[in-house]
Amino acid sequence: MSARSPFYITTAIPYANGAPHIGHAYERIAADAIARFKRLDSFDVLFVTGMDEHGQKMQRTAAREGETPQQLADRTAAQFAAMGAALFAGADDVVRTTQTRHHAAARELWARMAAAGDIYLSKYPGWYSVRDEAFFDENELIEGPGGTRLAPTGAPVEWVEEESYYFKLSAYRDRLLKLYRDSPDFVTPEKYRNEIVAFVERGLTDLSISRSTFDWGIPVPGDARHVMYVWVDALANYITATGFPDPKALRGKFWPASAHVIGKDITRFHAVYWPAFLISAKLALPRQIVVHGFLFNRNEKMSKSVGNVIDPLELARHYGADQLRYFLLREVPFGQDGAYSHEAIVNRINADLANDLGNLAQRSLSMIAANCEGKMPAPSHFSDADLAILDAADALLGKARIAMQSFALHGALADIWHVVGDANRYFAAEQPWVKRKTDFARMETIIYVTAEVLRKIAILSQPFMPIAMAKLLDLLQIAQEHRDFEHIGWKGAPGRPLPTPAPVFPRYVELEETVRIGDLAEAIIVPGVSREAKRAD
RNA sequence: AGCGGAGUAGCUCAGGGGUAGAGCAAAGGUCUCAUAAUCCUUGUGUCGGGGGUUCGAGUCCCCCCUCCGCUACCA
Repeated sequence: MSARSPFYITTAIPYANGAPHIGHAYERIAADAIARFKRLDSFDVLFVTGMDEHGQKMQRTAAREGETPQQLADRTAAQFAAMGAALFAGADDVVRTTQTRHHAAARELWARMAAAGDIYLSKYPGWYSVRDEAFFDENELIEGPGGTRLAPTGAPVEWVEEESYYFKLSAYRDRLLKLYRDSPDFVTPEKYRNEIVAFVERGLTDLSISRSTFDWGIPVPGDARHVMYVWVDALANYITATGFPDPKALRGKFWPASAHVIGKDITRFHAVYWPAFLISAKLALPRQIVVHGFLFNRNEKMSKSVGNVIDPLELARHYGADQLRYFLLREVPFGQDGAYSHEAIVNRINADLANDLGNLAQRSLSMIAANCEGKMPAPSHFSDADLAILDAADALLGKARIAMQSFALHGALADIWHVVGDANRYFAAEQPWVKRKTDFARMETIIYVTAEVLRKIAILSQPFMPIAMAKLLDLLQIAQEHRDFEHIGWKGAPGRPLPTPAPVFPRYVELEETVRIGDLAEAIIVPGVSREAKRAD
């Protein structure tokens, strides 16, 4: 028996400056689905997220809220933890940049880059506001009276040069280009790889990596006047999680990471700065930077009928966590931008989940309850139609692996749901409710085949909808140890007793009341799903 | 401006020389095992515009139009 291969996947680390939004939820769900898929596929998985809790904005926001930066960080970290729990996308570890272990890792990374001769002290020029005690970008400035430049706060700014440590990024142009050449999928999708290559080809300038105008950060080794600027600090959290720099850390085997899942806005930091830092520090490079797009709410009707539910927790509560996960992962081609709307979510819930999969399970399992004494029937002779649908289901694991290999989560779901459609056609064509009266053994075979297809579909869909698929597998009485991909070819034991089936995915029913109420809180608290569930009792 | 994507059925998109496709939405019908579900049937596409190569072009070449992305210190 060979040891299971390690697979280390991360999300980006959100800035602890504000509450989670749907973009955070999307990234967490996607990374969680990939992690779950790999885990079910016998990989030794480490799934890590984190919090970026340093920086001037943290200090400012905390001051405005009348709390310390650490209190603000704690508060925000709790919100993200709640989000992870609500989405069933909790990570194995959350690396917070204020943690001691992270300070140790970041300082060691810095020390190694310095030892490599890649860090030097120079001046960082910029527009500085004395009143705000802050630097501002050229494009952040506003025009004041007489054409003078002002900070966004209206404070006057002056051109000053701040002492700063620099990283010799300019020296890494060719090594980075070689990386992109040797590992063409280091940055994926290709669109973002091309942008990065073009960017690096234009040439790189050195990178300012410390600040001395604020102190909420990790002190620079050997120069406590400076704290690390965001780049080294935040990116280092990925190696912190593996126990770096302890050479005997149990998680050491997880570095280099298999995949850093990030939003398209921070591609450069992960695809350019991060590998350059690692090369400098003589550490192994992550296997892939996986870039996803943004989500936009393209439909104002959403707020009309449901309330303005853009808080991911409210979305999960309203539609169901699994339903939200399915929608986001199925509707948006992973890597591209996507749109979400109430109509689109309801459509996916009702068409794909309730009508196609949920109803297929309910109608077939109901026949077992009604006609087979609640026990899984045994098949007799398999017809060509039986074998065709079983083959289609058996082919899914291979297809899903291929899709997931290129992070086409939507593609994996599309493949699976194609078989869901086939299974519905199969069931309708074979008419087990007619065979019940004419050929009972044939009916038993049809139901057995359908249940087998459902089992395979449920196993493969677990990464995307963990709770609902667990329910379905419970209905099929598949033991926990038989739910991973290794056992997808395992045939459930005929004759096993099954519980009375209950719908796995209720239909989403629009409530007239929600539209009329107009009060957001009321609309969210009385969602259609719970009413539908009550009605089903 | 430079570089790079994209423009195909109402919507989202697939197809990269040989009689225009899928899913959803819409309309009609069937069945009754099932969650007012399933299943069957149905469509007008100037395939962004124009020109060219070819027996034949969403598919290759040229020009144009429109939209989008990237062109460094934003966490």
